[in-house]
Amino acid sequence: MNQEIKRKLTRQKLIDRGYELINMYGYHAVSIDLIIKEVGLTKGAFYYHFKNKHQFIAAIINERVEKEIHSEFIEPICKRGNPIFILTDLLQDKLINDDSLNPNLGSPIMNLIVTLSYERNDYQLQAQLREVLDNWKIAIINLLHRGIEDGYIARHVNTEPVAEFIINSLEGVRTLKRTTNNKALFYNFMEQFKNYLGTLKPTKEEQRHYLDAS
Amino acid sequence: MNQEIKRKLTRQKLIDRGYELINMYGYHAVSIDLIIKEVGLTKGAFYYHFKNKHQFIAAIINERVEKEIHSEFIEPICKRGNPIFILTDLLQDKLINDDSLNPNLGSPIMNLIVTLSYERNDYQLQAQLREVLDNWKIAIINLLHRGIEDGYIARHVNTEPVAEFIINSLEGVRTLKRTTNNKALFYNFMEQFKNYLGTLKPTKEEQRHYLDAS
DNA sequence: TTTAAATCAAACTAATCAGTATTTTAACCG
DNA sequence: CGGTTAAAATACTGATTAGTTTGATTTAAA
Repeated sequence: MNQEIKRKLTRQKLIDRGYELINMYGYHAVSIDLIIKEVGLTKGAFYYHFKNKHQFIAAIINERVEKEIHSEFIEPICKRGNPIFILTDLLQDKLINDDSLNPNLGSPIMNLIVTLSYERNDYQLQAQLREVLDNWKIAIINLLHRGIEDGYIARHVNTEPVAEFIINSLEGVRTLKRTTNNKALFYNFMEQFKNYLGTLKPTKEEQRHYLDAS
Repeated sequence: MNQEIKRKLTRQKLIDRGYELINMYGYHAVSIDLIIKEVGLTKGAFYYHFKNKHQFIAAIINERVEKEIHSEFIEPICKRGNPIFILTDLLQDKLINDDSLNPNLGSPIMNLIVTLSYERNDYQLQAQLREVLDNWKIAIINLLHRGIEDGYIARHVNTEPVAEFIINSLEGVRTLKRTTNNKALFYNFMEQFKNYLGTLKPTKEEQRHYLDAS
């Protein structure tokens, strides 16, 4: 096999399995020894690809977490349409229908925020996670702005706080799901989430105004 | 000093400082050596009071976390009045005015959920945390039921999902606050939280009906 | 074909971990 | 006072940790 391909494959195996394990047990509970044992490699391989554990987790955030958030939560809302339907459909998919999002592992971002923060005065990893969250937030803000343009969302809506609130509550329920197998937690969440999104609708008057203009 | 008082004091010192440290760095990042160093004790003292680290954290949940949730979030809402005002006032206090709730340490419950779960097939600690959360939920449900009786909350409101949603979003924003010093995160949260609580209000019709009856 | 670099293996280090065994100190009671 | 016991100190264990060193192949380029 081509050397470059082989190198990238080895590196990817370490990142993928490391990400899974850290998501399950948390950063400090997962040793490098465990990761290399699981992928059938040795210390030499690990420390050839990564300077240390800190840089390893930085790579995981950059190369896995960011892409996962992008494909799971950003890409699906980068379209036109009624933001209220787009958002409820997405969460319905992720929380109720889809099993690809393992419901008992909580939220990868939350898991990292909690197990990494305040570690060795290191704010770099925190900042990386904040950046992923901010990109997500911006995508929701843009969705809402398109929704305002198209008359689905009231003009007075403060888009940034709304975007933050959506992320807060979603990441909150995913994390709390770790304590229970009760699927009702997600069903109940969807119910209230829809109620909340209802507050973003334009008034009857505003809707009429929009229809007149178009 | 009385012997029994001294014993309880030592035990309490270990629990208090241990709780603080685990809240800051997480369960696995805090060693027993660190805790005893911080409180000026030795291994002998620690293992006299606690059988092992697992039982130590169980004691922390039972004796500190539960009491903290009770005094901070349950006791203040065990009263009559408009639940919408009671809840917004409480969160305004905890998130904006009060500094006793260290805003950069996130939520103690979330911190424990994430750093403890999936540990040694041990579901006991998870169950303990779930119990604390359930007690909190019940307190909110009761508050809402009193609010329905008194005409502050619409009769059709599904109290359990609402209570869960309040906890989800609050614990979510507290945890995400760990990534940033930006106080706006809490301000924005309060804004949207009030909007959400607005969905619980009775309709004009319902209100009139209540006033007629009383 | 030679040479240097890339990729990994294996064995190691020093530090740290949870937990134990033993001893010392201090408080209490007669 | 002296003896008893509870509370804590001390010194240790074996396992595990992140990280290092050294060396063996393999590959790509000259």
